[in-house]
Amino acid sequence: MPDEKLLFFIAKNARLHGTLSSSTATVAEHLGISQQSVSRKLRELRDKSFVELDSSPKGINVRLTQKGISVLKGRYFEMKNLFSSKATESIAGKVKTGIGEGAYYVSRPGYSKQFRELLGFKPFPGTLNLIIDQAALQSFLAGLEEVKLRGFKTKERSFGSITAFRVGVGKHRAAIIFPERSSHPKNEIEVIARVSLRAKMNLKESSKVKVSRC
Amino acid sequence: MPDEKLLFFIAKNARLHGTLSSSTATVAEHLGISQQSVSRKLRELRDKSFVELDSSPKGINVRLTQKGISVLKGRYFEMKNLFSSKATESIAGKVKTGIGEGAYYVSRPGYSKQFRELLGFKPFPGTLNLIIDQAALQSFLAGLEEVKLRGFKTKERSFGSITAFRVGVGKHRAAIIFPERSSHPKNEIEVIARVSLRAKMNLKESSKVKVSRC
DNA sequence: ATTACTATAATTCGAGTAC
DNA sequence: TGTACTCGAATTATAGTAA
Repeated sequence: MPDEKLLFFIAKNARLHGTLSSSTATVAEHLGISQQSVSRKLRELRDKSFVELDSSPKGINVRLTQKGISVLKGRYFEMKNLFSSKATESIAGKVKTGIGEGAYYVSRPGYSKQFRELLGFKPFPGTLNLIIDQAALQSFLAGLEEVKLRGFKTKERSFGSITAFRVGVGKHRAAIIFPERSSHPKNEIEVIARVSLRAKMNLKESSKVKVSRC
Repeated sequence: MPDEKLLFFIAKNARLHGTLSSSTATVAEHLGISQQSVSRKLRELRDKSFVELDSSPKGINVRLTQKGISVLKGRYFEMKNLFSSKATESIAGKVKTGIGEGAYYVSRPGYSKQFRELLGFKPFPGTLNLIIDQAALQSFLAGLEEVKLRGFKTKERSFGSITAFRVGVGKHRAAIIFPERSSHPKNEIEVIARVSLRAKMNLKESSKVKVSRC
């Protein structure tokens, strides 16, 4: 089986039905292998009818064949089956009034820019803490994309990376966040949103909250 | 980067959060590589924290770590982006009354068992032919799983393989079929269902039909 | 600029086998 | 039975270049 990394690279850059016009050296740079290897691997893909390839001293033009698309699609649906087949659509949690250490954390400038870019909102400086059944949480998160926020350092201290998952709470777009070094027990999650969910949804200790895919 | 094929095999067989109890020889057989290679690759995955591995003279127990799940998820969402982000939800076609060569084809026993198993219905012995815009069809099909029906031989002749896509037409489950050697022009598709769509939906030459994801 | 050939280097694989 | 080590074989990558 020819190189699937390269096949996938072509798919991403030629947009499935288009043509990738480039050079073997450029592709090589992106993949972190040599120009010669790209040249050879492309010819292998061509020989096995996964791509159509025009190469000349001016560069290369590559497009996926139906067979090439088919191979990638097969992989995609295998993975889809793994990640989203039995993923739950929503989970229920119970509000836990915490000391709100998240407030300070979440409003650090090093994070807030990333929140805006990656989640699409500037979070309200405070977190909603929920108690959630562990197993349910696991199968809920299984179907959600991981969003990684990089850690950073200030003069005073360093902040670890954060893993986030886009969700919906009521009508609000929100995110579950897992700071790299969280002090929370495993059945407790932190939720952030553009507004104070606690205030907007009139939540109190032990209120039930539904968290859904987004 | 350690072997992703093996990582994916573990994910499929350990079900993302479970444990795969097996032997290196068994896994090797499934992947078509040697026992020694599986042993080595597993230790590589363990060394890079993609899996937890217990091995003993009794066999192996492997489970994905969070990092391992994360890697696969990353791949999945990259592919999802490729295949389903801009895939269209439905397309419109115009009925073309054909000679109905599909009727005979579709009702051959060699296919009909496969239709039942893979599509979930025994097709009505006739096809609905639609004229469809080529580009729209392409982006519609991009998001749909390919279902492959094997070809077969009878004493008289041989029948080629068929590629099918599960769709919905009106309230009916249906499928677009592409026989391996189709005589149709590229902008014409054949649709099958459990019933006669033409009769049930009262379709005539040039009637408009909406075909949607299913 | 390019692609891609040739020859060598680096890596990966697996047969034999110890435990 | 197992896993996993050693080491030669097979494969894969790339530096140097021709075209």
